[in-house]
Amino acid sequence: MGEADAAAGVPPAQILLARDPGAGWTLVHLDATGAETRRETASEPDVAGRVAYWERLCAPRWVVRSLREIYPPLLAEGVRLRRAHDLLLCHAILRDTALLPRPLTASSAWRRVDPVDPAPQALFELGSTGETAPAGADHLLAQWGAQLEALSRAPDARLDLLCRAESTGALVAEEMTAAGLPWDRAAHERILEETLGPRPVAGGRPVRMAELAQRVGDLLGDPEVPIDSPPRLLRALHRAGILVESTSRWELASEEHPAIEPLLAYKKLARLHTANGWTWLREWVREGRFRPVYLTGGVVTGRWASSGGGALQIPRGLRAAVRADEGWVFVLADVAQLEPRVLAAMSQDRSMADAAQGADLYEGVVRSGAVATREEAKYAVLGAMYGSTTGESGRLVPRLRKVFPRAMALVDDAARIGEDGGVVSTLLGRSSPLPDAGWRAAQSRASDVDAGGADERRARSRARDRGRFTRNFVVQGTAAEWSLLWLAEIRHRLSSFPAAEVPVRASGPVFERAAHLAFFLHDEVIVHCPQEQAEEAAEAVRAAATAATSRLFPGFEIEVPLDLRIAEHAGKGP
DNA sequence: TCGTCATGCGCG
DNA sequence: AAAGCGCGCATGACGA
Repeated sequence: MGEADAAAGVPPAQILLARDPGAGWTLVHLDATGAETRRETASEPDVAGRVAYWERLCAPRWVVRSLREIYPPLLAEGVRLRRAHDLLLCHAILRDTALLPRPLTASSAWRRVDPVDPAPQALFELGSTGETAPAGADHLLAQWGAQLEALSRAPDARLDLLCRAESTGALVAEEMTAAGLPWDRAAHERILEETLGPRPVAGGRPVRMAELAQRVGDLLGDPEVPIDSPPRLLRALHRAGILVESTSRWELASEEHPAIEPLLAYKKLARLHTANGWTWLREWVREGRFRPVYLTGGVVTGRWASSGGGALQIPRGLRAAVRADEGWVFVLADVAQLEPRVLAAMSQDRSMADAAQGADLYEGVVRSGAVATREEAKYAVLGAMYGSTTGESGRLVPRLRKVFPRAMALVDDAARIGEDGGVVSTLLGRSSPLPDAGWRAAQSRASDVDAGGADERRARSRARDRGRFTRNFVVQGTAAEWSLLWLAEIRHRLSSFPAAEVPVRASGPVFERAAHLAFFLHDEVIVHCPQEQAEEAAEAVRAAATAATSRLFPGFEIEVPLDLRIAEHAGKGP
């Protein structure tokens, strides 16, 4: 086979790529209607080459079982896919969606199991993703057919958009893992030494921590204070007359004792040392890159989770260690108050959308007259989305009902449905899971004739818990959809950027030599690009946000402003 | 000594 | 013990 392929007929619109039960691979060519036009096989060493060939020729939609399984080895061979459909991710969406009266039939073979071993996968080796593995092209074809059939019954294009966005997100995720986040080991070590003191030899306690532990011991009159064990520390605090109920920071902060200040300082340093200290650096940073594994669809709401190195919890104070390559810069962008803006738009609440005009939604809420100060606006809005009923926040929420009735009705309805054991959905149709057996058991126990007050209280409490979950699900999940669209639009725009004149690392992936996405965290992105492309990349990120907004909320005016800057590192200062 | 659970804290 | 959502991870406690 070769160039004659192109002449042999119409290029395939889609190619289903399946690992055979034996050793090889099958490429099933499909036309735009989904009909099979041709089938070819490829041996393990040839498959990347065949994929690259067809990708170059006609950029088909690659239909695969799981991009997390097949894309990393392709990227390692320098093969980048433009479009794909991830059957595993879309199975979960189409199986659970409440937008279809008759959703996709669930199949245990397509149930996704969380990875147990985040170790890098060997080339095309199965198993390390921890997922069950239905074999063969025909099995995949049957599932693809079922998913297309389900999509064809959808009342509108939203589910199709969601499946496309989810799949493109999976492409982005693997590309970002392959590229990695540029990480300056020396800068990280400087931060550690400035805060903790010199790197301790033989795994001892860093000097600054040791000094603080000593001071805490002296001030408590307990030189051997077990500072690292919360239960024992709690008893030690009690012996010293500090009658707290836990050792958490918030409770300690309200105490007057002189030992509190060094204790809190110790906890801060201990956190840095254990979570992102020298051990972390050695384990997670290789060749100037931190490579998080993104688990797309890893959260029920559609947010991404991550595995390894606490990728989504990099402390703000450490972001100065995120440094662009020589001659390159970052475009750093995050959305200001994404979730309330999404709520305003999805509920078509014109008054809330008006309050969202400008860079600060909370100031807009103050202007609306609902509350007096920005701080109150923040508590009220967060309380509305999270379901506060008590305290300052709970007190302020009712004021929003008067000013933003549609937005509040949307979240209040979602909460009520959740309390009743029902299912809620995001704007594009990702639906919440049904209550589990324990929840249902608690509810039915409470309605028994001989149910006690404790049973009823427990059932009410669990019902309200679930109400807060579904209340937040619709907002968090739709915000995640906005972010997926944003990512996809950024990727699309960056794909036409020229490669840099001088490769960053000759051995690196192809796309890493051009402007590329390097990090994503719910509502923020980092693009890594040659310095001379920075303005253009920034414009791409802005234009992508505008495009995401109009695709998700067609016909509804809502501002989704970005905080965007171009810098050589991701830290706050210069 | 192993696996599981609870705690506490980092991120949005 | 943060009020109110979603996560991951290191640690110590505890039961087997």
